[in-house]
Amino acid sequence: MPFTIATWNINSVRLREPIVARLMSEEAPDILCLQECKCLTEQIPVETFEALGYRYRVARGQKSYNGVAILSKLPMMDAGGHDFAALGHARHVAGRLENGVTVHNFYVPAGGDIPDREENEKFGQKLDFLSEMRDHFRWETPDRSIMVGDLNIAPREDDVWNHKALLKIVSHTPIEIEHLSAAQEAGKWVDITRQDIPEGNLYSWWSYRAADWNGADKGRRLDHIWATPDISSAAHGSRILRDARGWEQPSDHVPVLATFDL
DNA sequence: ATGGTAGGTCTCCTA
Repeated sequence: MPFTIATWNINSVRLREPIVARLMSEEAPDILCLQECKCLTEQIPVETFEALGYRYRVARGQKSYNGVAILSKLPMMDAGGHDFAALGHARHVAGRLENGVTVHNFYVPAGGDIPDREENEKFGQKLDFLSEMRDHFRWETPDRSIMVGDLNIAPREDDVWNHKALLKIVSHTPIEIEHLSAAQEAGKWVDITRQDIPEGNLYSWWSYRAADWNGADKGRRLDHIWATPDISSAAHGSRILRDARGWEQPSDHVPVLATFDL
């Protein structure tokens, strides 16, 4: 049975309840993974989402910061959440579908502005978080699994608007990309978005600070959908909803979608 | 090289 999964850093699920509902109405992904909900679990406006058919959810919330949720039209069980790097942050939650597929939803730390763990504690925490992701997937090789989220790293040269200009900018430094690759290789994860769209520049985030995000187009692909090899060949039809960056009171991230025939 | 915007909260932190 084919199903579509979407991931979206929503930057306050309460403020952006109307555009979450818009995505649910217009695109109707079977599963919607949100990051940066920025509220306690019980403050997520679930009534609106339930009325649109999203009756199942697993979430890890936190006051003001972080927070991840998986909203699903398909029955889904809570498959846990892990505090990677022991930060005490709500940055991971997992759900299991009736077809045995496990869905991981991650919000990797942004890492601050200075790409040096001596000068900037947050950068070290980001690298440590990625190392623990690697260890987690090395310890138990995942199968029939999909991993999505705001990974806060644009790994490829064509995942940023200017590769050379961003080499020392957090989100595109070689050491971050090495750490992300190690986590990807440990789980044998396939980058589904790039499997479907192998060529050309792709972005899922444009800064709020740009005067003209669309015209300048200084984007980065920070949001990802990965899958294990046993189901990666079932994936097709990946899309990045660039238009959502222009919706009313937008997030700085846009939804990334993929369909799986399983 | 710099500063630009946004959200949550309670005076500034994080992105």
